[in-house]
Amino acid sequence: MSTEPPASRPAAPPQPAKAAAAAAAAGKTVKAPDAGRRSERSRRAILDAALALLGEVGYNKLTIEAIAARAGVGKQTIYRWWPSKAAVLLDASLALAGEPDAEGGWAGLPDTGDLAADLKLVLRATVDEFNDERYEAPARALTAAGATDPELGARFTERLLEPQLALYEDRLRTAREAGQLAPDTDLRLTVEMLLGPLTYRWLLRTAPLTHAFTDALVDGVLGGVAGGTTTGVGKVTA
Amino acid sequence: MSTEPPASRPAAPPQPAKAAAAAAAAGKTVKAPDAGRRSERSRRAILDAALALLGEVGYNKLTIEAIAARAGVGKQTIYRWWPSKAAVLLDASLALAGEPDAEGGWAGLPDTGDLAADLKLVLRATVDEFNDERYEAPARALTAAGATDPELGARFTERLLEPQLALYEDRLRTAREAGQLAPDTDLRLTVEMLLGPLTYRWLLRTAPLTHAFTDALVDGVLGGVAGGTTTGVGKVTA
DNA sequence: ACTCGAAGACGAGACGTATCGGGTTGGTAG
DNA sequence: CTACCAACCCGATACGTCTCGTCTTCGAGT
Repeated sequence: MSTEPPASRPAAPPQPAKAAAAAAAAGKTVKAPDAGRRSERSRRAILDAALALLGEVGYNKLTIEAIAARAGVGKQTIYRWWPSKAAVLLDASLALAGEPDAEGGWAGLPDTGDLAADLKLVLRATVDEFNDERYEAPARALTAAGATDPELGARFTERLLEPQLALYEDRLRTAREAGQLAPDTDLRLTVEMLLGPLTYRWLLRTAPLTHAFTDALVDGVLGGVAGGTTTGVGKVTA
Repeated sequence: MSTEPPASRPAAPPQPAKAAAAAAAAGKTVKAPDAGRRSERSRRAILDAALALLGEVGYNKLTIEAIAARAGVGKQTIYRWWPSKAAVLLDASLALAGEPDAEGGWAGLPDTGDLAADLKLVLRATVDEFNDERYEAPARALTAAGATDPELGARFTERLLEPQLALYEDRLRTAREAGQLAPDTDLRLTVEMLLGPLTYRWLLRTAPLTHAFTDALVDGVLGGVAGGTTTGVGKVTA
């Protein structure tokens, strides 16, 4: 992995991409590629090839060389712009999510005034997306990679996850202001109560993801599962 | 990362069920290692070395060769008994979880009669475990590997996860029978409502895992977040 | 004897880097 | 306006390294 620099350069030893931090620490400026000259065609070809190959061979067997070959680009063109296989997939997924795709470019969650119905609708759509082969492979790969690579995970969360969560929070805030949620409701917690179990079941495959599941989940989150003797918080619904 | 059996047919890899099936399909009889003669010392050494190295270099850079070297065994001794790096870690984690470890061998969740308090106690302990470096690396690695490799994920779920979930279900069943939960409560769903958000936040690092978080989570799950003008008992709206 | 274990040789394949020719761009001199 | 040139990205490929998973050899335990 760490190749020794041949030191053929008198004053400027070649810097590996990963050694950007080291080079910076050494006072050297890392030679950044000129994004203005970047080939959009190559970029798209790489992203498309990555997604296609991911679906064909799976994340583990996906190689940079295969992506380059499929995309008809040189390896260096990938290494120049992305630090890792996972980073390529992150951009590919961003392209997927960003594309206008039927139900794609969501500007916000539906708001009919009926919070439960709106949430069920959206979660049903999310389930369908999770069950869609087209999205499953990249989503699993990125989630798994992000779980073990904190830096990648941070970017994944920031660029893909948080925007989604924000939409939920917005809708929940509206509901809270309308008195449909307790005034002191923790919006972030509530969002995670909705998406957590969904993601849990999807990722760990403890049970199939169905609409019935998400419907029951919404009911459970909004209404709680406590029975007769309301234990602590007296927030019950009828 | 090697998750799929190499399609090379010459010398079939020994014992695992899938390899046996593949060999059977190819008309070959698999020479299964004699488990009776297996060296327990080597097995433990391999498991210990795997865990140690995982903590040192991380899952991605963990190699079979390094494990063998650290354990003082030959590579073949690993390949003979495990099909993949992840499988070794799964066994290592099972050894960890199975070991009597202070608070370890849980026979069941505490039952003081106060469901909320019991759950908070257990989830706090779970949070502490998630935040423990000793468990974090293997847990993340296995979860991530299981997410992309269905077969490994199935074994991971079956042997590590489900036993845990069963404990929660038992405790919730007791509560349901005591009338502390609605009679028609979906126990599995409830368990996932508790562990889903916890796992979600841990895996995706959307926010730090704290005791306050799990306390609020328990309250939210039991009481629900719906506010407003509701009367009557906590019953899920249909 | 028979098999497991330790050690390592081995070829395959992927990694990440370096470099070359080709093509495009942008600046400058005539 | 044209001609030239330097800089740069890009496709392609050679290169050395690393890890993989198998195979082979040799000893040791039963």
